[in-house]
Amino acid sequence: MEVKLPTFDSVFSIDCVIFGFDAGELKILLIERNEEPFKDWLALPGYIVEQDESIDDAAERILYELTGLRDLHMQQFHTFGEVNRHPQGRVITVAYYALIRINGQKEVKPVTQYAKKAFWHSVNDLPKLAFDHSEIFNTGFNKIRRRLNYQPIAFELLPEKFTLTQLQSLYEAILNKKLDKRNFRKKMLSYGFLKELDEKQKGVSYRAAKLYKFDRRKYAKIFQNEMNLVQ
Amino acid sequence: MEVKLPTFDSVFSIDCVIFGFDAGELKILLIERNEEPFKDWLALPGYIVEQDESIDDAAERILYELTGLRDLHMQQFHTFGEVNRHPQGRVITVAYYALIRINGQKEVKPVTQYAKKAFWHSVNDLPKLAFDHSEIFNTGFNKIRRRLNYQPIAFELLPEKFTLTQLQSLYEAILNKKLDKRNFRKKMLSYGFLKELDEKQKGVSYRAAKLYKFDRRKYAKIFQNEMNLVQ
DNA sequence: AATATAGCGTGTCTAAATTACACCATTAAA
DNA sequence: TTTAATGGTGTAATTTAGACACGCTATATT
Repeated sequence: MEVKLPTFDSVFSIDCVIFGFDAGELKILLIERNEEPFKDWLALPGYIVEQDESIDDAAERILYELTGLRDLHMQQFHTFGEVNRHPQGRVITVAYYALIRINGQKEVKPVTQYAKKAFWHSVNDLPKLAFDHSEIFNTGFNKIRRRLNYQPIAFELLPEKFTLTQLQSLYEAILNKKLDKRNFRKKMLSYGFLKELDEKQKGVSYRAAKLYKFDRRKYAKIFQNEMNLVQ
Repeated sequence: MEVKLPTFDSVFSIDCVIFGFDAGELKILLIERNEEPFKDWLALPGYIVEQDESIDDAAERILYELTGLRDLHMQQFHTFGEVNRHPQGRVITVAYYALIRINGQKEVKPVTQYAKKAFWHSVNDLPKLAFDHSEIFNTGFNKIRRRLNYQPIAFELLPEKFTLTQLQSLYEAILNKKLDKRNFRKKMLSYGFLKELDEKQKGVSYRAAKLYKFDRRKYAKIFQNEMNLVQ
């Protein structure tokens, strides 16, 4: 028997595509829904915008309530406004993305009852998601793939100190292709915004690699006139 | 005395930044408002989304009602959702842009009473616009400036047949800088998507230039794998 | 102590792309 | 026929991108 759900008028919602990088794999944050419609389905963390909050504020709040994550730097990337994207009524959703470091210790866990749980899932074998969330995810993934070329977003996914090999395997995960080690290093170092530290990797059973830091200040200086326009 | 306006709950709206190119100048389409708030102010063409239309459909309809223009290829570029961006209540607006040829003959003219008139205005000395429309315009202008580098959007602004000098001066208008003539031509022609016609410019009092066409089919072939990613 | 293992770190050559730069040719109008 | 305005063209120098392979070093194992 089909459940009859109430309907509602226009509402805005937010959906979040949160990328993390762990064990050489690119992941996104999903929730298991605890409400109709799509109860028990997997979905992007998302909910309804309140009357008295900006959409940027709403994105922060909603992500916190559904996953316990706070203070991410989220950016909107597209608004989805098909008439029938939500079965109960008109819902236009603004999609945001963020990239964060997954810390082994920090658990993701819903703060409200709206989600049963929150967890990381590899981007590679995603199941079908609730609503049009699969489409939202794809759009977001393409956005960051493109943005990787002209914005320093990769560093948000890595620990503060990282090796060049880690950086490269992250690029490979996002772009989904192999890169040449020597050329990759040459290029990254040539930008001049990586700071070589006096420290090395620890706890590996092979020659330890040098650690680097992303130097935000240098980056800003170098890329003030960033746009690589014609001529 | 201040007019007391009614308030309303959440609504979605659309605002359009429509670029045109005429007489060597980049222009956008503005309306003069005929309703409170901001009656008599200049604004971007924009209005409220209906319950039963997608936002893409709404953008088309609204632009038509306010300017008489139809069948443009509009693309959303950002959603503005500050709480107080509209004095009467919560309005979240999805901003769209389009680029079109301004045909001397084709007049722009509102179809509804919501706008007193519609007209083209140079992007260079825009007055302050209603609501946060100045900000919306700036965001949109930056978007197309960036998009010019990797999408063939310039050709939407030119007549079907154009000279290389016209193309160059359009680039210069959007990027707001001078380009080198020989290098510009070399580069544009090297892409291979410009079709040289057997025709020349007419009605000029100097040596007539060759006319070219943008060949959409060739472009599509060449730029299937367009992204210029790392390596 | 010797050896195996796994990933670290490095340089050169070639091809392609980008930039800087100046003058003669053509047309219409005066 | 002269003038005014824009059209159209090439080369050299520099920079950037891409292909490509091996010895080094830290640890673990025996």
